[in-house]
Amino acid sequence: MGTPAKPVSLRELAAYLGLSRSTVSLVLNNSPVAQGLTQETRDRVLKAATELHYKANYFARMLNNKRSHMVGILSPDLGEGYDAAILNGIERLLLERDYLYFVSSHHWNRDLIKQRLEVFAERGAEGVILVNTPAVSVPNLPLVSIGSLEYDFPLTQITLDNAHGIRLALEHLYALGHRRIAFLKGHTQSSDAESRWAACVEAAQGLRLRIHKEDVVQLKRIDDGLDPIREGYVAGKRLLNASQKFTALLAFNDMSAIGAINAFRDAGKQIPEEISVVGFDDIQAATIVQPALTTVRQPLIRMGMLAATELLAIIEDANLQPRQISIQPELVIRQSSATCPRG
Amino acid sequence: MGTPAKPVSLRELAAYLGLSRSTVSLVLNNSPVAQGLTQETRDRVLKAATELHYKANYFARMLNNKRSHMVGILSPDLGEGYDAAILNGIERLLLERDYLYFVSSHHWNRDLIKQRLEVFAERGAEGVILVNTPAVSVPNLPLVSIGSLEYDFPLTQITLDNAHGIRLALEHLYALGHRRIAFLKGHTQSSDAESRWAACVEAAQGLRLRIHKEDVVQLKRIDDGLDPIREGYVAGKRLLNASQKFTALLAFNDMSAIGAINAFRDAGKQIPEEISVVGFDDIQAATIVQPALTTVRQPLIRMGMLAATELLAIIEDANLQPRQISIQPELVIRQSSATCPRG
DNA sequence: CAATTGAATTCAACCGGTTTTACAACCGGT
DNA sequence: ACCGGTTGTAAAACCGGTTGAATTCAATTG
Repeated sequence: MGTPAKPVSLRELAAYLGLSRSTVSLVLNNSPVAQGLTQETRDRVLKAATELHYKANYFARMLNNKRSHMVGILSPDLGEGYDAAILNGIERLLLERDYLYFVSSHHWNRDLIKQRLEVFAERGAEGVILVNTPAVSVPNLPLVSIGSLEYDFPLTQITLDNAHGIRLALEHLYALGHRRIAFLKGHTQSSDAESRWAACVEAAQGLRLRIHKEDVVQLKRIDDGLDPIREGYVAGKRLLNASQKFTALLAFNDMSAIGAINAFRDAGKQIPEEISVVGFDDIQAATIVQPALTTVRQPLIRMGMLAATELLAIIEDANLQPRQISIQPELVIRQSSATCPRG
Repeated sequence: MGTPAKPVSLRELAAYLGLSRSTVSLVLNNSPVAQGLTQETRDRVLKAATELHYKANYFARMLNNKRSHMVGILSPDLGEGYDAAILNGIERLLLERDYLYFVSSHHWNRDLIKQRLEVFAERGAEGVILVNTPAVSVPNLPLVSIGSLEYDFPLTQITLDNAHGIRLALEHLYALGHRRIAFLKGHTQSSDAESRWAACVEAAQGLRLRIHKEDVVQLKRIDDGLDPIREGYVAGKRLLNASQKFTALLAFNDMSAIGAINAFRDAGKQIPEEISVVGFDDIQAATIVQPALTTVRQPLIRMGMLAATELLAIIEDANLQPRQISIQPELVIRQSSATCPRG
């Protein structure tokens, strides 16, 4: 069963109908010109097309620069919950709107990013969503970004309001009585590192909290960044070595928070009784770790859907102005934060 | 800066060189015919091509049924660590071999699977990797599967040796003194459910262990299967209600194991002191949960790479015979399993 | 010196559609 | 009988390449 035959071409369909290729094409594309045809002819064409399972060849159609219904997605990694969740959101919307997409992860390799963008364009992508991906502009290829990176050309950006998220987290810890709070800064490559750190400084100022230099540690990329938990673990250790005075930790993200929790536990500290820990992102692992992680939730699926929506809007209306869209995170309070032991 | 211009065509390049389109095309494709051309001409063409940034139009080229260097990937979900890890492996290999890929997740929707396969084919995918995805054959589209689903047509399959994995897990528990072992069966939709369960029965027989009916619970899909941990939690609760006699649990996978651990803990049971729990898959969360999960490791990245390798081999040599490739899992012993309290 | 050969390149058809323009046939009006 | 205006369909050019057959021109040969 099943015909191994190759699909019928327009030529064959036309021959079968005893009509010219043009006539058939016009009808099938519902062209205004086809309005001048007999109703009967049109019906015959439509009927035969479905009967013979005619499908216009995608590539032939693309030659006359038609719409490809195709976008690209670039992301640093697949596999951490973060990117997967965003991808999920993007995909959900694209499916709805009948778009297909390429994905590629670049592991922070600039050349690869550039190359992929070109390949995407060459293969007919009508636009690209950059997930935490630095990039330069490409002619005739609309871009939409997710994340806090800065670009030296205008594009629509979906950014999380990091300042707001950090403020929520810090105010939460403050309300619990914590006055000496440690911080885990993101690595310099990470798009949100700078913005979140700035927010920390500002929010601390607002609360009249002093940030002690020995309470701040920057994450260090370990073997290609494949193990962010371990990065957090190492940073947690360093923190304990440098200072024992803090009663709470605001980590750069959930992964590093989890690592730090492990480090603290290994050092005999009780979480949250002795040290409260707050993460950022709310990835799935945040609910799995013990104690479950208090964290700032990024609505990743929504952000993905929003990015896709924006990209399609730009694709459909080329002279739409780029805009900045800020997403408000929310604080999810779980078990890793508690009142200050010295409170 | 940056030319907003559209790319140069072969026609333009030929005109610039004062040569015919054919000559230029022959040279650029390194056709054997081009060997008959002057070295000088060939050099001129090559030089001009790079200078003018000439790139053959992808769609035009595809029209003459050339290779698309494109494959599709179908997977139930993105976002659980499982699929992401496989995707990672696939991507790693495809990048190496200079292939691009479409992804689509189908959430077990049969119609969507069929539709996506057709769309992939239509868009020039040279093959598709099915990750735990049931499917019917599509004319002229090589398929390779990962997982234990059965297909009613021949195709190359990468399957985990579930029997071996289950045996390892069960023997481990047996060696720890456990004689009354509970089981979490996967839902019927899941490709590995049947095969793993059969392996459980067989392995138990081999060890002369009796499986008590009340010690077996089947996972139930909850709200579209988006929360497999919760599914495990519910199943764990049901298990405790039905039976209190088991001292160990062999779960269908890590997610359900984590859920069950939570259920047991909520019921006041100590893990692993009172109940040992063993999972299956070794996803990232297995290292995060407390206690860290003893589990059967699927070498997911390797399986992804292997599937891609096989698919490309078939693509490159159409009359390669489909084959069955069985991957051996290994047991990863962590903290969730311990000697039997009644031992 | 015409004919043969061979090297270097070009012609022209084709891939499978889309779209602009052309063309018969028919109509009524004068 | 002649003209202008539909109406229904087809021819032809085009999108941007690829490729087998054909051409040109010069050097070699009978």
